Amino acid sequence: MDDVRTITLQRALEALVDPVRRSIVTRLYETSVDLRCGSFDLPVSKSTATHHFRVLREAGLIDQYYVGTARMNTLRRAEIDQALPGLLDALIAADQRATATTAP
Amino acid sequence: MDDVRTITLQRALEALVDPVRRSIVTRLYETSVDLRCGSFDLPVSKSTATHHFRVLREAGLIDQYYVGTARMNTLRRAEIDQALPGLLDALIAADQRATATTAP
DNA sequence: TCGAAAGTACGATGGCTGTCAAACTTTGAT
DNA sequence: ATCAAAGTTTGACAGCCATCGTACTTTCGA
Repeated sequence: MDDVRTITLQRALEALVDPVRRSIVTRLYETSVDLRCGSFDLPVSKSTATHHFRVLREAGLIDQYYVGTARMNTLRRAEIDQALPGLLDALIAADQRATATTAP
Repeated sequence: MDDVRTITLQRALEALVDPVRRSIVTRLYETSVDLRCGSFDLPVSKSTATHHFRVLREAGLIDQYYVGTARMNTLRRAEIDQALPGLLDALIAADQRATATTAP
């Protein structure tokens, strides 16, 4: 497991159905910059956060690499768009609107 | 619960992450015609099928109505497109390609 | 060198959900 | 009138998954 080459719809949806993971992807999408795991301010414990990042990585949606003790996260935007054209954009847009109305 | 008016991203994703339910939606999308529950040839029992149709209805993705003993299903395409622009099209396209390569 | 910071690993656990069988209802055809 | 067909309802169950705490590793700074 960890086959980052093949992004499948099923695994992408399983990853993106979770609100925490979706917030990670949305944030990466918005900033267009690699971000440390710790910079996400997630409403879960560190171990749970690690779990979420792993699921995203195994779904092929992000890449990860270390900088010191910090683990950086990259959204694999081009690969996602190639495997699932239009899906990420639509999903992010919907998520942004949902989040905007939920958390003022 | 059954609030078909409000289509939310979260509930839509929860509904569409299941392959059986996604196949239902894809079929409705392809045929552009209302279809009986029984016409879907799903790989699950009747009671499970009922469950899946209910989840789709409660997520606001389909409408249902009776014709005799047959229960007809309508894809709420316009409403979905309004609530989640572009999402359904991208998802269906990806699902069709995935299904095409999976089931020859 | 020592300690704090950043994550990871590992169980354990609770809740959700997809699944089924069986019994039931309703409708239409014979 | 009867019977089959189409779904629903209910209850039960198994598996998965998000979650946590704790212990651990590694790295950097003081």
